Amino acid sequence: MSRSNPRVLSTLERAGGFASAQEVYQLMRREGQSIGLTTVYRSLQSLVNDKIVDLLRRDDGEAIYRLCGETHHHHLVCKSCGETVEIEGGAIEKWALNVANEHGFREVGHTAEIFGLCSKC
Amino acid sequence: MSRSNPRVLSTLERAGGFASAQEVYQLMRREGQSIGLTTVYRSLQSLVNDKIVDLLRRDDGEAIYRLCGETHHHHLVCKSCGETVEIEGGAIEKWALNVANEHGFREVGHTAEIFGLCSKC
DNA sequence: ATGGAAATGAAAATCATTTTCATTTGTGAT
DNA sequence: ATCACAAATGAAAATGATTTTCATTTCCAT
Repeated sequence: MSRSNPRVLSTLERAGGFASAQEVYQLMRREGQSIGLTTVYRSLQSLVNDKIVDLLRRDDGEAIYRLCGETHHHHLVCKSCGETVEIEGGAIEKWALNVANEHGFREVGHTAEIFGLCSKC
Repeated sequence: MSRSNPRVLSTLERAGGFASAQEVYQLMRREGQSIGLTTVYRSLQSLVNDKIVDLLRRDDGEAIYRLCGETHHHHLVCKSCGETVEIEGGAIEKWALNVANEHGFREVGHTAEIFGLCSKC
């Protein structure tokens, strides 16, 4: 078993709390840090296991990792430049819970992301 | 541009309306049909473009294709057995559009899926 | 210092998906 | 039937994310 390398978490935070493994790796490399891609993957996996970060998927299936803070939120992402806005999802939480309850589902989670072109693109 | 090979759609239907590209290909091959993997992928893509099937993702990121009805909808998926319920998402559509507009985003799309344990699991 | 466990990372392996490209098939005009 | 050309096909190679392998290095506890 391997533990998470703390620099990986720190970099994910610095990246806005939202990035793919490849992006975290590139960022660390550009900053001159010495780290291997394997370690980045292992650290992110470990953070997911420890429920410190969430794992979700881009449209193309690539895994993206985001810090899960105290408040649950969603993202509005620009398809072109990648700009990301965090948004509150109170309405969605209720919707998800209601729908799940209606169908007898327990231990409910959900994903919801909005994509579009931002005003600059 | 290539059109969808009708045997691909027929196979997806026969598979319960829910399968990955690789699975559709394997199934056709086992049935003795002569078809290439490339054609399966192209056909499924084309069906997605034509909104005849939905594209969603397994936990591991693999694309799965699902026959869909006329109306835009979302899914409530059991984490354990994979049972899927189609749900209407009127509330979500409005939420996504509103949030996007507030931030000046155009050409808006969204994803929303609910996961949980169904009553049987 | 010493031995072993944990961490690391380069390189190879995996696997879904896409691209390339040469070939085949279908179709409409002559 | 024949010719010409567009669309469809699929084998093989390319791509790209992710995982595995494995030899090496780092850390501790003794």
